[in-house]
Amino acid sequence: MSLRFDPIAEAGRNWTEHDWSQTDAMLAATSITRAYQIMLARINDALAPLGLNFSRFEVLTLLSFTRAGELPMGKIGDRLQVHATSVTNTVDRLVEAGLVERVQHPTDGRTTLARLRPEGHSLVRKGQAALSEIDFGLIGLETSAQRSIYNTLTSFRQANGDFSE
Amino acid sequence: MSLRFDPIAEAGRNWTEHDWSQTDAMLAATSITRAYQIMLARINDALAPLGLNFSRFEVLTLLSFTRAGELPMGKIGDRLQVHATSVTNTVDRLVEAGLVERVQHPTDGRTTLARLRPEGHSLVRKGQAALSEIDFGLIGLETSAQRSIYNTLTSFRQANGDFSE
DNA sequence: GGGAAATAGTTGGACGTCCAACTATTTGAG
DNA sequence: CTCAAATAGTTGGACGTCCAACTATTTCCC
Repeated sequence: MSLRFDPIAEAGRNWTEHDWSQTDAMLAATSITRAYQIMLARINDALAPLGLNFSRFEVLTLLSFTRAGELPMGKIGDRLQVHATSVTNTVDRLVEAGLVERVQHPTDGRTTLARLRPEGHSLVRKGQAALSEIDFGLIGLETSAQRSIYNTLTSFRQANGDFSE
Repeated sequence: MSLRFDPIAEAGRNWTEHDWSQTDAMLAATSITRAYQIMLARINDALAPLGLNFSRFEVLTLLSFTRAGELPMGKIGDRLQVHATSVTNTVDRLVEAGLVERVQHPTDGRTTLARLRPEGHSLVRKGQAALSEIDFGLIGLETSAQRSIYNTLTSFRQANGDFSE
């Protein structure tokens, strides 16, 4: 299944050979893409026995960190930085699974709250344990490397307007 | 649109506060996810005027690096590390766009070759130029940081069996 | 206080990726 | 030589994400 050589390194050699520029950026972009795929697959494999995937786990976690265990749909999207439609979809699944319920906002008729149900609260702990066990899909990365990646990518995100501080 | 604080850093604070483990891995995983989304969106924006996206560009590039400008479908999947069905889908689009053609393998009746047409050959250069101009979506990352990420993620990929060398 | 503009959320459609199942061809063990 | 197993590719279905368009509600400004 896996190649006996690194196809990304091979692409780098071809890139250089053809005098194409920005080889470093190409290699970084390709590595990030592939590492992301590997990491996400491992995370989803670990969550699958719980009936969760990474998106659903993130929503549950976010809700579990709030005082009342509830948040407007829009705020969920802001925090997780995904589109409103993705939140709608994810919350649909969580509602189907009985982990979350939709509640009308007490004062603003436009707003819908997603509220954690007790089932969701207990499942989020299991998910957290499952992901800790596999190091969030990052087994093979030293803690120092994890920190280094976090720091580097945080400045990248900030430079790209992901947040202002 | 963008928050005035970093939601990932905020998640890290919550994580620590609740005594959940593997905070470093969580932060790295979340950063990789978000950085990947930003990078991919920039890449696809740059390629959209050419009628391409990153997957299609990768296939064209790979073909352009071969002697005959052709490769079996399966080899494309191996090199780009995507499933056979994704290759079928991507090549379908490239054929529709007149950039690639499907050809029977001369000796093995099972195999289909994707062959670059002249239109594809000229477009791949434009795509390469477009992506170089935006640093493969990685503007905001120094070259040294790009190299560091590449090196770190390459060892991660190897540790996860992405290739053996 | 009335109506345009902004905000919140959902729906439907497109796309890309994955999986399972399928067809067709080739390989290889006996 | 033959037939089961392996290989190559496609199809159909599920899922997640995105966008454009839409409904409903609230805000704001004159």
